[in-house]
Amino acid sequence: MTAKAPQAPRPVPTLEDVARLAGVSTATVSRCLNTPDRVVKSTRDRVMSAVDQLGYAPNFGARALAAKRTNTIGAIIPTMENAIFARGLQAFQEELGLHGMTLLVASSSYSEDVEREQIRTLCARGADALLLIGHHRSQGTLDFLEARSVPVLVAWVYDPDKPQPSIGFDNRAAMREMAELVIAKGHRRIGVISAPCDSNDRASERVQGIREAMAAHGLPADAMALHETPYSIENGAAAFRQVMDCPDPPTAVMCGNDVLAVGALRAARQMGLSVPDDVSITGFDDIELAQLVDPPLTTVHVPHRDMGRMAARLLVQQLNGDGPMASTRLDTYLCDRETLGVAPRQRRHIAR
Amino acid sequence: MTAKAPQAPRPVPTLEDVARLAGVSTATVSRCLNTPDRVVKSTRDRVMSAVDQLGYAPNFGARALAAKRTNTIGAIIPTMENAIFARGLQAFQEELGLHGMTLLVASSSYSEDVEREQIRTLCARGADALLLIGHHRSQGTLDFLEARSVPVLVAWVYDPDKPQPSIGFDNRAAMREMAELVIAKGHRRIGVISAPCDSNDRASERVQGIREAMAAHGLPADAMALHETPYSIENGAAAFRQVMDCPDPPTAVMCGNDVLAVGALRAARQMGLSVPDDVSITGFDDIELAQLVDPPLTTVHVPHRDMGRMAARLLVQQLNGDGPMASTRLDTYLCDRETLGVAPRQRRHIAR
DNA sequence: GAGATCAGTGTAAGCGCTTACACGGCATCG
DNA sequence: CGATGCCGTGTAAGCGCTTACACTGATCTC
Repeated sequence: MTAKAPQAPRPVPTLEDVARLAGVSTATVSRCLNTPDRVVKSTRDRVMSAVDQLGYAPNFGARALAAKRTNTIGAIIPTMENAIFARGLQAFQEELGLHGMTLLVASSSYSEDVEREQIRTLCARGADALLLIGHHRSQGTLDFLEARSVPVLVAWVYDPDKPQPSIGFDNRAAMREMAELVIAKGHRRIGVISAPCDSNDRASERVQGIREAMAAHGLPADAMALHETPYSIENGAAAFRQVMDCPDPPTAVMCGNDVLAVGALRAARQMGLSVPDDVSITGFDDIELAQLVDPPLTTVHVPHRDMGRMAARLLVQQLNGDGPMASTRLDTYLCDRETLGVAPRQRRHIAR
Repeated sequence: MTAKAPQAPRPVPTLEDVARLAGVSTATVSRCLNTPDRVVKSTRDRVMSAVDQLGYAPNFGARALAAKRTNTIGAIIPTMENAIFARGLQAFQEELGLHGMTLLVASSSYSEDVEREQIRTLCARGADALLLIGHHRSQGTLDFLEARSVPVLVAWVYDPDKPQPSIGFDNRAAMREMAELVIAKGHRRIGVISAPCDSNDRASERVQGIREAMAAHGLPADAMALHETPYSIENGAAAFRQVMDCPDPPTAVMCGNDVLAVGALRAARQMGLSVPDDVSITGFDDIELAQLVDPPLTTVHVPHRDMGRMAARLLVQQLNGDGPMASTRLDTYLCDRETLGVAPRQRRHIAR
């Protein structure tokens, strides 16, 4: 019974439709939407009710085209799969929202090429600024960014020496601290499971941190058994089996992040190894999962939420013209839970 | 030493710049980008090298404005926080990518109002179609959608009777099946921890499924202790404590999803209850976490990836003009792992 | 060999919006 | 009371792109 045109392919309403219905010019409608206080209330009310009546929503593309600003910030993270970036991004988005900005997220699958494409896409979509993870990036990409002069903030790392501002933490120092603790517990042969280090500066810095700690304690470089594998629980489990499959297996396995560590933990259980009695395992990130596994994971806590929030603030400031962004360093700390124990007697050595 | 203008605020290159540099018209450049085979190779090469040289990326807004198509599909999910929607969305995105489409994601925080806003935003950004979760939606929103005549596909539910096409599974039947199993194991007092049921048809359907199973077995309605709380591990734990805090606590607690169930599991352990010996716990979704907790969670497996993939296909077909989308039903199945056991003797009753 | 056809390219009209500028009306001021 | 300024609004010029249409030669057809 509703009065409805049978096949009305009613085109989406435009500013002009609203203007006509409200009996004003398009300029006035535009002002009602963007700077309401420059329009007298009576007019504004008329316009707004026309907007509602028509179900009008401004065309974003047209708006961006005319205004040369989108109030949109793009972020490209390596992956959405595991929760590593979720919390930080969530906080980032929340803070952006507070300032009337929108977030556009893309993921690069840890691929440099995909990332370059995503950067182009986000720029094409008019992102006013970009949040990227890590510094590793081809010269071509950097040139592109510079050519378009898009403000870029690099997150999840802190390196004040790079030309681009960054917000994050010192991956190397954080992992070194963990390695110090591992060594202090008596471990001498250390397995390391990391994401592939080339094109991932966070991964390589973390491994480097372990190397430094070992060197500082006079441990030979070959006391470290390094396996690289993409972040996933499955991969972590597989890598753990490989790391342990040798005549003289490590007594502690340090993982480049919690996802790998949880995989290692699971593999250890399946192999009948007790953690931390037979082997110690450490993670990095302190994602929610770290507390849920049994035993709870010893890991490095990263202030993801703070990082996201501050990243948003830096970017917003920059866009408001408050000068360039300054690299900012956040602190991490060790979460010494239950997967790191003192090194077991070196049974095999004794048995020989 | 690099020859670089000192303060060159070089504006971003446009189609026209490319055309000028390549010595052709803007139409030709546009064609090179969109329909390369309609341009002779020699011209095309010239244009493409101009594109590279300038670091040109087409302005998406302008393109959408002129072409009236964005090759973008919008999706609004209730939350990105927990992994419930991640896997399905990932598959959705992958499949869309195969067809040259881009995904734009927004999250509504389970709020109807926020969702309405996000719908407007995505439409404004020119989404060619929308993927929404669940059918519950205000009339105003439905009107808006109809006014703009955006194709909408509803996911995570299956209900062929609704006007809008859906792809998903029968939440009620799936949960009923689980409840049947719980009852078959001898449980008579059943706790239920669900997300708030109003404005969440998946949650309410699942609860309804339990009711049906109980009724079918002659269990009185008050044998079910229902607690509603937003999805989170913490909330699941808190709700579990409440559900169990009564003179005659349930012997099984069925949770509306795995996140709540994991929380319940943790609370149970903290309370010194053994699962499933003292109390059984079930989940829903079969997210990765379900297998990681100890003991592994008995839950309902949902084919998230299939759902995402098929959703993308349906949408792409529709956009290619292959007729309207047909509601599609996917199957779920029980994952009877280790948190569901036979009902313990009803100690309190005996003790009385 | 004249006319039809077609491939490759250019011309130009918008797409829906913002905003500089112009304009009229009204309060303010010396 | 005329000059001044401001406020609320309208006019119209683009923003960067796509695409219908027009045009030009070359190729074909009979």
